[in-house]
Amino acid sequence: MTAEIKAVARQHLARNGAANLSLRAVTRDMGMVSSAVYRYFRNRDELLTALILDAYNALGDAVEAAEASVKDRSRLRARWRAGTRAVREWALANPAEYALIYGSPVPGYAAPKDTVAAAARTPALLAQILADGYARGLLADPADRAAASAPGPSFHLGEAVRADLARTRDDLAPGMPEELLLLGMTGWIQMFGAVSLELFGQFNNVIEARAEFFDQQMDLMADLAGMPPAA
Amino acid sequence: MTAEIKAVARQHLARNGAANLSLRAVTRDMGMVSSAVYRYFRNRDELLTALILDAYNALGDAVEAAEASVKDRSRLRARWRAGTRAVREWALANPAEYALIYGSPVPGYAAPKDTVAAAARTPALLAQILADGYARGLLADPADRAAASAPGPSFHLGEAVRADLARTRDDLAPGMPEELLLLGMTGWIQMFGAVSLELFGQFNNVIEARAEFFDQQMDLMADLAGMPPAA
DNA sequence: GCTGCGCAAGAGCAGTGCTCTCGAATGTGT
DNA sequence: ACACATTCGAGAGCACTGCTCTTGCGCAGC
Repeated sequence: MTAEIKAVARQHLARNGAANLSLRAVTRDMGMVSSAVYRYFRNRDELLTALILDAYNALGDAVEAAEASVKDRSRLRARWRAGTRAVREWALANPAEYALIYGSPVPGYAAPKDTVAAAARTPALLAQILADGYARGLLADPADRAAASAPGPSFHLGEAVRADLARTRDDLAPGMPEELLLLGMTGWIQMFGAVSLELFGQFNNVIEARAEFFDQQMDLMADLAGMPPAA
Repeated sequence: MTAEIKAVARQHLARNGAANLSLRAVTRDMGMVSSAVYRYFRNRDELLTALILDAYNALGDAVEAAEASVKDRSRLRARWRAGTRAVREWALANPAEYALIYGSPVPGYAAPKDTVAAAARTPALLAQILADGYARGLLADPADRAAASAPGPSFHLGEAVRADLARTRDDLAPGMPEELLLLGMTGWIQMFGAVSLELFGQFNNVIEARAEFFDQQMDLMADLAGMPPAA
């Protein structure tokens, strides 16, 4: 029952956006009366929270499946590209749900615990690619690269940021250098920035070759992390 | 009169968010009756559009002022940092207005012409910093850097993206190499990605030293564009 | 003094989230 | 088999929303 409500709500979401999601309209579509929905969801926010959780998990599923489809696990760049592309493609296919999770939150809304775990799936996977590459010896420690003045950025990390990175590293991918995790976060930010700006209309009249542009940006992030060129 | 309505609406916006902005509540605060507001705005969307336009211009003003405060125009990195910091600080000071312009748009809403011009102010300024640096001989053509295998990314630009970049370059900063503009856009995306993720709660429990982290990311973008280190 | 006009007030319509009560169905224990 | 409890949807109703339409007040120009 709750599943059917959510399914109809998702259709309305895609058509009218989160702001205009009406419980009455949803129940009307199901041949029910509006008050019946309160048996299953305490209020509208609770329905939205359920949809948010589902959206995070749908995105996580799509990204993990795409990344896992790269059989040769040593092809880091292919894994990176598959994962990041999957994010963009899922977002384009489900713009309302993407907006729900990465758009402006309602003020006063606090995400429940289980949503943060679901939300972490996508960035965790990206970090995992880099951590795995490092463990396999395919990626150098960026700090060493900088010391050898090889191509790459220099790092002036403050202590507070280094502590944040260390804590996240221990959660996500123990053993990974902090600087490498930082470059992963840079790629994560770039990816969501690019998808959000595209989806929210900021690329209009500027970038038209959007898929190509996105791939180029993600390649640049792979360069930055020191991934070897694609075979 | 329209100015007073917008001012009260901005307060409500900050308190309740765009989704819950109520014309009746605004007019009630002004001691008016709800129907009176329709003399000044055709409907709620038109009020929101006016607020959006104001927000873009307020952000543009803040960023331009901050960047212009760097007197020595040859200090590219200082200009870059001042401009990008101003974006983040304006966003933190005006989260609801930031969400209004860079958050999820209402489906079916098409931005009027004058808003796109206002929206372009901030990215145009960032591009201007790079274009000016190139004109002053402080920034190399990234394609030349790559050819000389100096630190920096490699470029595999497709024709369609190159055409987009060329068109934007001619609009914004004639004479600038396309690859340099591309790096500027990378920084632009990174900046709005970082601000949006922070403001929309995705950094919770991950990055706590947010100002420092943001500066570090923006420095990394400056490195990428080949800006000389700060004095 | 009369006439327009700008402006706000008020009533009213259709829609919303949400609460409460009531009645019908569906088990469950004896 | 009967009485009970629980579950669930229906319906009415409250306070709120955006928006329209009509009415009437007050101030300018002729």
